[in-house]
Amino acid sequence: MYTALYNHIRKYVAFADADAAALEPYLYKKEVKRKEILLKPGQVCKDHYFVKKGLVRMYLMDEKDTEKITTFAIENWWVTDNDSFITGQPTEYYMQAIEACELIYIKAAERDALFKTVPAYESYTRMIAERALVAYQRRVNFINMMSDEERYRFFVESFPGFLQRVPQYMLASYLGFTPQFMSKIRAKR
Amino acid sequence: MYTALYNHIRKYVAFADADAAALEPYLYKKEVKRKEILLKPGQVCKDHYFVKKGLVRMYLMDEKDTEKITTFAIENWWVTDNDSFITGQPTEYYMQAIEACELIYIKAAERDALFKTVPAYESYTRMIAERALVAYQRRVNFINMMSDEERYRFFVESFPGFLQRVPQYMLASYLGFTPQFMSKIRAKR
DNA sequence: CCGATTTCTTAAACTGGTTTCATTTTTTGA
DNA sequence: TCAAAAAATGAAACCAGTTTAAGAAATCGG
Repeated sequence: MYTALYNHIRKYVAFADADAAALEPYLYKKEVKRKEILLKPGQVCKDHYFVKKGLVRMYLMDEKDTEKITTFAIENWWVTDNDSFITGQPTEYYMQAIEACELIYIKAAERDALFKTVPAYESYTRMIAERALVAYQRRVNFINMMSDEERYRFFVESFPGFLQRVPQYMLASYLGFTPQFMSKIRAKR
Repeated sequence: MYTALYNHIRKYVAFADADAAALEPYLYKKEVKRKEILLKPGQVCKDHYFVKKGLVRMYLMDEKDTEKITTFAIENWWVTDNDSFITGQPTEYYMQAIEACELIYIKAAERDALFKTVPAYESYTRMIAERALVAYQRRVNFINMMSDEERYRFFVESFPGFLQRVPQYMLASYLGFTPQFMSKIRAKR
């Protein structure tokens, strides 16, 4: 049932069947439909989701009611509002399934007990956090070093399959510009 | 000698004197002068630095030889090129002391042994990584939601003391605009 | 399979921030 | 303490990306 997650964990740490058995009571499942909302502003983000199947996004609404997408999560990625999940403060984010999803998740309230019971899981969590940190660092680099147009072309070349899964206007939002500007760029070549 | 670090660790995890004794063989000290370079592109970032005293920045050079500052680290912050430190790939960053610094650091090569010897230190490292993640998330939020001018005013109001420690052009670089634009804004009010 | 909704495109006027170049002010270290 | 270097300012021309508004194309769900 949770083998997708166990396989992922085993890429990072030694994880015996006994560890899996100890972990299982802390794991939960959720299936969501296309467009279903998993979190909205004002709520506390109590779960950390592992995407077994599907595609999730997180976004903010700005003062002009425009969506600003900050995160996409596909298969084998973890997604949460780290801020709310860790501090317990209410979130400012929406989290929504773009495609129908199968999710595995753990609960914030049970995290300390889980780490105590399965230390290998804490090592894994540390490594996942560090890997997310590297991703954020690369992203700030990316924003600093490239113009909007360069970022678009780089993204499309680096992740060609991704464009098939999200509408263009969402990619525009994620990359930080308008759909109109994206059309302008695309018309060029 | 390392009490500043121990005090910081104790804000996050239970950390007995025995833990401190076990940790100490893995800790190193470094004193650097104002403007001294700690890391430059092409090198592998082998250390994770804790700023006991002073102020460090990380920056990139763009194709026009302009500095793009990505990180400032002050007292009680950890700083490293996470990407290079974790993957062992050569860095693209410069790391430089803005003020004379007293640093404490650990070595990438000894990290696994350290985590094994002092598990509480791994928990602490996880929490530090998660906290850095929250900082990055807030920063992407910040970039998404505010114009350059708004970001400047927000930053100056939120961290008034910081302006005394870094030249304005460095803050401009960190916030993603030119010194000229900063002068323009400042002249307004 | 078709009407409703969502997504994509085009175009013109506009603006926030850059570039270039020159000058002034401040800081530094010998 | 003073010359040299570093940092800050100013102004004008410019440009990358936005805004507004409208129509066309694609997709979805009943």
